[in-house]
Amino acid sequence: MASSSRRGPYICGIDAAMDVVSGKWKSLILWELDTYGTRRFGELRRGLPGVSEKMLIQHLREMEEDGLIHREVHREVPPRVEYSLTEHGRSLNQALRPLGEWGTQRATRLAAESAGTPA
Amino acid sequence: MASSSRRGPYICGIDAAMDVVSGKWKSLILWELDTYGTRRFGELRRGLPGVSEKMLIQHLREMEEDGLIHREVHREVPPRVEYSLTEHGRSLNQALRPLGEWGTQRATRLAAESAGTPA
DNA sequence: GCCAATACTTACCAGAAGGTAAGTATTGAA
DNA sequence: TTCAATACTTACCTTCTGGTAAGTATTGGC
Repeated sequence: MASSSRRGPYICGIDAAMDVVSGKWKSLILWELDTYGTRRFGELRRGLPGVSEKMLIQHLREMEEDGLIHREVHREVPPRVEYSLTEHGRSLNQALRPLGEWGTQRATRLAAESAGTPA
Repeated sequence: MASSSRRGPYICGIDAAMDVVSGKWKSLILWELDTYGTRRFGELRRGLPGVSEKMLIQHLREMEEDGLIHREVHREVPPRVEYSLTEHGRSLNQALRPLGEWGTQRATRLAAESAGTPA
């Protein structure tokens, strides 16, 4: 999405926000960086069980291009690269909070329902 | 997604909310129904320029199954089917509002940037 | 008998998203 | 000389998402 079809003309604000946040791991990356402040590539990989290296950098690159995260390279051997949220990334996280709470309530409700109706 | 892989174990609230809202037209359907209260199938189709009939009912069915919308059939000829938001749908819309505002600001910023850097 | 209107339904297809696994580059330590 | 550690990079493949276009069902009007 990043360099290709994004930033297209948006129909509404949700549309514009989704363009930036859609991607299997992006909201989790946002959450990780918000929680830890700064994380190395390998730390993120270990923090997101199941993510492939390919998708992880692809998402990180897109989010950097979208101004959500900052990438800092320390020229050492072995290399060290640190990722952190920009101001835009932090504000996006704030904007996602109510949605996250809604989702948590939904998950709670689903759990209660499936507890009431066991398989 | 609806009857198949959804309602899976969620990693976080965002995850659970995204599961319900991801789909090319879902947030727009939410918006239409929130704006008009009640809409017929054909009205929704005309209100979402570019949507295919297949995706429209597919999304409507999934959202109904997820408890976001209510479907009411009037047994007439030609048939009349009316869709509206449930309480859950309305609360989801509320939860999406900050994200929509964030997206609107982002779109505004992008427009300003591209105006400052013309092709 | 045929067509119009409405709300779907189906089969088929293209493109996007994401996974797997192997390879690259650098340099200090063993 | 070979290996370890880190952060990617690449080729290839599978799965998912969404689009196109045609078909179905019902009944009143012409």
